Amino acid sequence: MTDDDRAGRRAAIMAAAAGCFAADGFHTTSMADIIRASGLSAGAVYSYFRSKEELITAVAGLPLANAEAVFAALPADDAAPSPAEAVAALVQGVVARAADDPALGVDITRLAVQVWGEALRNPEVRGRVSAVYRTLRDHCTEVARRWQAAGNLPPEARPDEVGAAMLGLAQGFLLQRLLLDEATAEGYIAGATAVLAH
Amino acid sequence: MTDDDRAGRRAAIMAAAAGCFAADGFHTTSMADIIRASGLSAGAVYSYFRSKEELITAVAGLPLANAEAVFAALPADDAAPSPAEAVAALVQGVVARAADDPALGVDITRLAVQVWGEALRNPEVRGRVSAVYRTLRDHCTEVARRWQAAGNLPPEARPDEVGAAMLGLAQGFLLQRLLLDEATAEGYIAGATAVLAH
DNA sequence: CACGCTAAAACGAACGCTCGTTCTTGACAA
DNA sequence: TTGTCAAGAACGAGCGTTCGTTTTAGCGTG
Repeated sequence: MTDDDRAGRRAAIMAAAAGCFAADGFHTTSMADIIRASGLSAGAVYSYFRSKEELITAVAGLPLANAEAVFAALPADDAAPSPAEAVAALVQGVVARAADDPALGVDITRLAVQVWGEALRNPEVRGRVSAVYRTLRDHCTEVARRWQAAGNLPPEARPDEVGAAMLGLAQGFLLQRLLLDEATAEGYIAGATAVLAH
Repeated sequence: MTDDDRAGRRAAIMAAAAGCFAADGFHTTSMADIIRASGLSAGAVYSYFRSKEELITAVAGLPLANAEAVFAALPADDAAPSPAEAVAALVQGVVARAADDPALGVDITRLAVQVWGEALRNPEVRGRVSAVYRTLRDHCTEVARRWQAAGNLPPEARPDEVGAAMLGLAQGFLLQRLLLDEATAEGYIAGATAVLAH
């Protein structure tokens, strides 16, 4: 079995687990659920992941990596989007990733919410979440900084604080889309834009 | 035993459970944990709550009721606070409730995050969460409506959409305070205000 | 006041079941 | 034949829950 084969199988197990975790949370899905979803046997799964906790940690990384990709695309090259445009891009990024990722077959935003809860009790997950979220905020901060440099933000405003608010708007949309059925990207973007427009 | 005694004991069990749930999530705290924390016996706890699920449902209501109280105080009488002032009040409300409630001894915002995760898998919790969050958003919408009526918001802006963004800002702060240690209320309020100021 | 009775409340050992994990077995490829 | 990997039965631990027993509190009676 080649390394690629092994990596592919590992990814398939993670995808199966991600589906279970997104539907039922980390601690109510049983290993039997994951084993069934993966189509493999217990022994096979346990030869790729030493324990359920290792699987949780690995799967928890998926929405974090995804978010990092969306946010990293924000301050593209030397463009200077407005905060409103940036938040719009983030919200659309959330929606795009929420449509079940074909490589994963999961609404990864549901997984993100489970990761938030897990971060409150699992120090390893907590550490990775705060590291990633700090960089997400920094990407937003960079947008605010450029916007300020272009003279569109009062000089006394602090870009890092504006960045935190932008991140908050994106996180709030992720949540509202999942918990308030009628929350739409367009409406939220319009509201955020009205609120961000000067 | 009077009805008040029974209600008090029930509340004490809920407080003990809330502490466990806030620290470890709903599904990794065992009934044994809750029983130990309550200082009662298994039989006593089960005479107040038929099952663990009933206890989860009851405790999940605590942060919802709390949030409703904070948001209901927003559009006080016929005052017309700006969206920025309203968000500042919400953020301060989050912080105030986060300091361990003396009647409960719990950071109720941690519980809120667990409730978000539970809402994704438990239809009863989900229903109550979306009902409550709709009213929270409506309170924000009312603030936006009054602000618009006072001529401070462009006439083409839709108050409900602005309300959703305000709610999102509050939710984002709740999350960042828990997951990004250095998130402060003052900084977030300043950022949100810069973003909301016209 | 003392006593014994009763109902309510709490107790906690015990139960059946499901969990996460291991390990023996067998099948297949080289 | 030998080495590799998946299969899935089996295991002990720990789960949520029950239920027979003990404790407590209050009342009526002598």
